[in-house]
Amino acid sequence: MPAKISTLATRKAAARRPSGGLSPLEVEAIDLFISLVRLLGMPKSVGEIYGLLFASPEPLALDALMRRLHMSKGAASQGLKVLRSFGAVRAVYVAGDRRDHYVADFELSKFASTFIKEELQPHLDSGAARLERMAHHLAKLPKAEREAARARMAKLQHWKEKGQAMLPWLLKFLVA
Amino acid sequence: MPAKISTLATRKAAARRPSGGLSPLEVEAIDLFISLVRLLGMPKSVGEIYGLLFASPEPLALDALMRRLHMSKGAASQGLKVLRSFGAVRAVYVAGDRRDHYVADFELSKFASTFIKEELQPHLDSGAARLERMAHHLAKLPKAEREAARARMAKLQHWKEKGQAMLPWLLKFLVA
DNA sequence: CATCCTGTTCATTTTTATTTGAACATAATG
DNA sequence: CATTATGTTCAAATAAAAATGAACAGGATG
Repeated sequence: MPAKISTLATRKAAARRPSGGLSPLEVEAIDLFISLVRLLGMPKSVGEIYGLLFASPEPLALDALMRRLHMSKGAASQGLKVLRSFGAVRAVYVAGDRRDHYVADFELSKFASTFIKEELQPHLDSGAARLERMAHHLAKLPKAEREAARARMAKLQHWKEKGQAMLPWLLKFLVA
Repeated sequence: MPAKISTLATRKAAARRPSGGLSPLEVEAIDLFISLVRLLGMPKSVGEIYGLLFASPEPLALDALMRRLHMSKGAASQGLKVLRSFGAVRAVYVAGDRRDHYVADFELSKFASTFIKEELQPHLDSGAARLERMAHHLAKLPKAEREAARARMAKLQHWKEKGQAMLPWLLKFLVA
């Protein structure tokens, strides 16, 4: 087995947490990203993993995440899967080590655009489909109620258009 | 007890759902708002209530919501509380009826600004506080790691500023 | 003022989301 | 090619969120 290649600094840093403890800086970063992913409706473990990778100067493998975050192998594997799928994290090659090592990708743009495309857009699309069905039901309504209902539907239509107009703009803002 | 005052149309509409069933239009509206509130991390019941009120031509009281949505009194009460707190719903007076009757407020602006102020802003604030703590920890880091850590922190700082810059704009966009 | 009507609160139950851990697949190693 | 290391998947366990319903508070009503 070839010797592990590492800098003096990273060896020292690793040696400082022999039993996988977290530095105060790492704890803060993890907390920060936990609240961010919760805001986006993702499991806490995803935030923990990204937070630790974000704070870590060296790439980390799955077993390091497990050990340092007290997390099962399954959770770490699934969390990494999500983060990969969003482009928030990527694997880097580490010479002489079979394991996959991950680093946090600092460019939020990919993350934001994937999130919008996969999470927000589908909602808007299904909303649009629903509006069409509603227009259809509307026609069959007794005319006493039809007018009031039509006014409400127009409101919904307006909101939908506003949402659709905002997404691309929001995306550009985040990416910039 | 004074006679209930109602229009011919609303009496007819009410008569059409004697056992509290929902029209197809109402079902679509409810589904739409369920997915919206879920997106914002709120319980489904909140979406059900708003959806039904949105679709309903007449104001509805708590017991009507319970009956038509098959929802417990507690859930209806709490859902209305949330909706009131966001300004998404308001009570209207109905002559000769002791119960509180609610209508959906169609102006999303209040809702959006309350949501941003109560849900998003606190996250940004706690994030800012965390950044300060992190800067403090940074100073105590051995200098071998300090530079890499500082670069990461600068990235976070940048994101925070971007987020803070976006909120007011987003708000204006939604309100317009 | 006793009773009824309406709505709120909160301990308990139910439902849903997340995590665990063991079984499995795959690939590297000797 | 047997063994070991690594990572994934998924059924079961656990934790978290939401709904229920009974107890309660307050106000109207007769």
